[in-house]
Amino acid sequence: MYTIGEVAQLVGVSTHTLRYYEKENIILPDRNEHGERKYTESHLQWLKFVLKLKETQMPITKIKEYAFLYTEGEHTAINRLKLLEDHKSSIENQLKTLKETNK
Amino acid sequence: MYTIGEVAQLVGVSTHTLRYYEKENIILPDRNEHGERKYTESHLQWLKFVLKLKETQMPITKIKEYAFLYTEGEHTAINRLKLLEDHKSSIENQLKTLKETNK
DNA sequence: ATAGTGGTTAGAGTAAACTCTAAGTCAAAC
DNA sequence: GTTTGACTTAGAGTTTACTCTAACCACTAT
Repeated sequence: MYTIGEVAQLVGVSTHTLRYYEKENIILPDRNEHGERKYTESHLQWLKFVLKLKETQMPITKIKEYAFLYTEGEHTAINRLKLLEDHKSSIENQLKTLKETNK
Repeated sequence: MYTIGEVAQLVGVSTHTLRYYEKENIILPDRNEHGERKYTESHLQWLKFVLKLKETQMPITKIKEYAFLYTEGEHTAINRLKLLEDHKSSIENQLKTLKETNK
């Protein structure tokens, strides 16, 4: 179990951002008896995944969609895959456009 | 020779945007005796190129750099190519990250 | 007892890239 | 003779994804 400060340090984001992600329903940690956020190992993995998606310039709205589907369970796996595939296509198209422009 | 309104229609941007691009030194049209903007065929080609770069999510600052180099002449060709290549790499890296994440 | 970390709400600030409005002028076209 | 489209400066508004400050409370450790 990690506190908000620990998670912030571990992954290199601010506590502000973590609270913001919670507000945006992207990462919803547990709370302890004092109402303090507690992040499990799985929250941490999920956060790292989210940050990877961010690195690929996936907009937060898309990430939120993905997060929502994820909370919905296994039966959304196909939809989630589609989201990733669509994003991949959009990046590939950018590359294609650039290569054409570059001629 | 095209007026600002004609260019806007032809390429699908607003006159606001064209004036903004001018302010940002991205596209500098000629002026007629009345001080009105006049875009030549080459301005139009250049604008289309800029919009292609935009499609690939190249930030305006990079596009401005490219535009500046372009006005500098042929001897900047290598620099310009590098700018495009760097951008290409960054897109390719996004794709790579996504593919790794997607595992 | 005070520093440090955690919590809250509410709201201001930032950067990018526009996007638009205001308020006024001027010339061409119908 | 008025509508249309051009011009100007100056500044406000929009979206995204944070980023930070204020102001105040609670708990733990030194």
